[in-house]
Amino acid sequence: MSSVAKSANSGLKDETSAREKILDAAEKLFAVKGFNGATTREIASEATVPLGLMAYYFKTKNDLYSEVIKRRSEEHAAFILHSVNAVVENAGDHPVSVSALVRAFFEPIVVRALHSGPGWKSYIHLLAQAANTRRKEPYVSAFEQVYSPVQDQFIGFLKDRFPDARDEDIYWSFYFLTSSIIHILVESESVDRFSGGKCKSTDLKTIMDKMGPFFEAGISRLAER
Amino acid sequence: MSSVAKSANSGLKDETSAREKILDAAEKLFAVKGFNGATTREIASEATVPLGLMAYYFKTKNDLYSEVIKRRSEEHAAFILHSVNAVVENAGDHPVSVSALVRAFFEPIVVRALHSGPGWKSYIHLLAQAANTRRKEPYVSAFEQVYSPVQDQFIGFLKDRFPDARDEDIYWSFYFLTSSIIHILVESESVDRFSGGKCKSTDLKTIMDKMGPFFEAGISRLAER
DNA sequence: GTCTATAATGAGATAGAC
DNA sequence: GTCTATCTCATTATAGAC
Repeated sequence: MSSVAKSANSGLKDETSAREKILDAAEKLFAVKGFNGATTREIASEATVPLGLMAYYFKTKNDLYSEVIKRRSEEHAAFILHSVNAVVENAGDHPVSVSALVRAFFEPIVVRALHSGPGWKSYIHLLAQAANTRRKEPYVSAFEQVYSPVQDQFIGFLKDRFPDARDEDIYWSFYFLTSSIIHILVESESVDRFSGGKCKSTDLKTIMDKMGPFFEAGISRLAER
Repeated sequence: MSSVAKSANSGLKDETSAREKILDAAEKLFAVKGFNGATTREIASEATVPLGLMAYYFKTKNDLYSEVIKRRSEEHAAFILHSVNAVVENAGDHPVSVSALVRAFFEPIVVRALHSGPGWKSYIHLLAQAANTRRKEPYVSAFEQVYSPVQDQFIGFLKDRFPDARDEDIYWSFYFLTSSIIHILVESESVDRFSGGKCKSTDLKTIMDKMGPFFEAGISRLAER
């Protein structure tokens, strides 16, 4: 046994700490029902911990929400930065592929959604919820802080790629890209309906493949006029 | 006094009927706070009617929500159909402009948001909320019924325009377009931030101008390979 | 650290006078 | 049709035993 164990419990097989269980349950229920729709009782029940523990670990519901966000957002933002930077570095002196850039921006969260358990899927929903909330709810600003540098860097690369484009056209293009991504991440199933089942909103791998060329074309159109 | 008055009150200057006042207030508060976040008490207060009237006109909160949706969705859907059809008819034998088609799809609600009072702005938010809700909440299906024919017709025109494209590529393209529109309509202010104020999420007129060419290019790229 | 019991509040919905 | 008063229940948060 490790001599640096943080608590008597650490490292045990199935015994996730109560705190983590609450975070997992909250993540899931906030994602499905929204901040107001999910109740602390439900969360405690889903986590199979007594209600009283909620206040012990997280003073209020708002605090709990913030902790849920923090758990994922830093990792996600860092990976986008890494992924996008890799594309630019690989390009060397050649013009960077916009399609690859778009993909690098989208891929980190897709990979997690597909391969890292259900938690990341839930987090994606929280991200989309916050993005579609105009009013400053308690939580929205928590996201902004983390993702702003990522957005700014991506925009910088677009400007480098299209040095003759007007800044505004770069901004609008990026706006169209991110707004599309946001909605796609919630897997609203609209595409399942109007495609008669031929396209599935859960098929993020295909979406990634189509998205690169699609938005490359759009950005190029606005930037190269 | 008119002999065909429906009630003693009808036609008076400032006296909007209590029912309408409730609908207006509900539309506004549901938009800002979501279905769960807005309370019937707040709504009654905003409408300056006593709480008891809520149940008199709308049995339950769910019913109230449905009525709020119905009030706008039919008009909106009908106008999109009309607008898109006009583009196709004007094209005659020439290939229809995809840019114009995209614009015709987006324009009806933008026009209303800009020129028809705050109610339509609120409705837009409800639309976006529902679009970003995966779980079948009480209300989501109310939208689907109304907008499905509109989507199907638009997709039909895209297929006519790109007869050699694979159906899937048309569906993905339309998915990218609608997902972007949805998020843009909520005016999340993200673009205001990352553009340093040069682009405004409320500038729907410019967005419309940029969106046509942008998505025309994207759709063409996927459809013409 | 964990859990039970409960306080304090706010919610949707209703009853019934006017 | 309009309004007041209230029922009933679910909610967040807390107090305090173990």
